[in-house]
Amino acid sequence: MARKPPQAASKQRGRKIEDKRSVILSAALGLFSRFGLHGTTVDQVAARAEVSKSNLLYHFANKEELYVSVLRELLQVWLEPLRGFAAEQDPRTAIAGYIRNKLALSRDRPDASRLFCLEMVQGAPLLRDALARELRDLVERKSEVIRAWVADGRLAPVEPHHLVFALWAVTQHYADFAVQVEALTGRTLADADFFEETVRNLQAIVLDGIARRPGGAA
Amino acid sequence: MARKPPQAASKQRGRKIEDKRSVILSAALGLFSRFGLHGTTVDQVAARAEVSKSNLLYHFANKEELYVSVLRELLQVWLEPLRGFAAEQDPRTAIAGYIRNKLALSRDRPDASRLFCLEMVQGAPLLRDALARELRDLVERKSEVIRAWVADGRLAPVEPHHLVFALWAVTQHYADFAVQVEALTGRTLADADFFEETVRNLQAIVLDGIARRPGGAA
DNA sequence: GTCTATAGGTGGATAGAC
DNA sequence: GTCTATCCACCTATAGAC
Repeated sequence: MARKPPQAASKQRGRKIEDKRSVILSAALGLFSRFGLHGTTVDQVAARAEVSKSNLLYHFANKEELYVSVLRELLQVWLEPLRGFAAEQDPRTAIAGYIRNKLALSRDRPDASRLFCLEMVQGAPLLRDALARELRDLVERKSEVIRAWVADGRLAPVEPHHLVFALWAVTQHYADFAVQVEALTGRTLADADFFEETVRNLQAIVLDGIARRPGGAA
Repeated sequence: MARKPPQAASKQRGRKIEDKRSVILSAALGLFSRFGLHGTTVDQVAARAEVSKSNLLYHFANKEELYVSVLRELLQVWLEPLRGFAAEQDPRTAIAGYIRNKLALSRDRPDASRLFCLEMVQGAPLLRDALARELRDLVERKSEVIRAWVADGRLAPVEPHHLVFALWAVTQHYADFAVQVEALTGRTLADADFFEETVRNLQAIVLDGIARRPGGAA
């Protein structure tokens, strides 16, 4: 699996091949994220990457290997923002920053978010192993950080997993359900005002909650 | 479009046909939600519904009509819980109840949530119109309710759209990303303890927020 | 209304020249 | 490494008997 074409002798040649592979990968991401694995044809990917179908199949043994290659890159992008959490930080700052970073990702790489979502909804047959290992380890380490914050009384008593899920869910929503967001608000994250409004609202909801007593602290 | 097979004269016969249609629809929902429109074959749906392929194609003119029929039913299920919101209610109770209802739906009808998600992620080519009409109207009406709560000082100043998105996102996450939730927690909403834990945590996060000052009110 | 058989089209993958 | 031509499996949809 994941066979690479035989490496050429010179570095320049290897470079060119990597360039072509990455052009194909990014064309594939765009299409897979919109139409899914089965809704996309190798022909379409080749056309978008401006290579012939048989040339594409020279660089990637078959369609599924191409798909898995795209997913592999994705997982890294996906995990990145969470790595930031550290117990020394002020939790309020850390979480506010996380929401902003993740929303920026939803704005700048919606394709990545959508493909990840598609794969997950369909049971992640090709990501199960990665989930069980890398993701699980990372989330466990960050859960410890959250538990420490709670123990210090700097955070309300919350199960770390549910907080992580909530943070993921509310931020990805703007990428994965962008069509719905736009249908209902008429705006997208590309609109700088809307982006800031979204950041503020999500930070306020998660950090301070929405319930108020009439006559209480506004 | 949406041609129904010629209605038979007797009521009993019409009843039988509706039964068969609904068996096919529910088989289709299960498969479409897992493998998508293009990842599912008519043969598979027919096998699961225990009818022959050509018989299925007697009741539904073609694969896409079947798919759209499934989606149409879905949208109603989807919209239901939101209808509950009314300005007379106590917002805290209304929102806590909404979270519980929506999570129960994620537990009991994960297929519906997943197919809706799949369709949305892929740009909802077949739901765009419905979104622009029904959903938009409903959300606008409920946004007014939320604005009234804010004006009364019973809710923190929040943009209604973002609150609605956040409520949707955090609750559906447990259906759409169930694989991930299970990989990370080892549990599912079918586990009654986990269900209650999830309800409590999400209600606490959204209603009261998670930020605390050390030494402040726990 | 339900079946069997099959037409007709699509798309993944390979062969083999250059 | 890249191309053209082609094979072959799969799948939707229809034809036509019962």
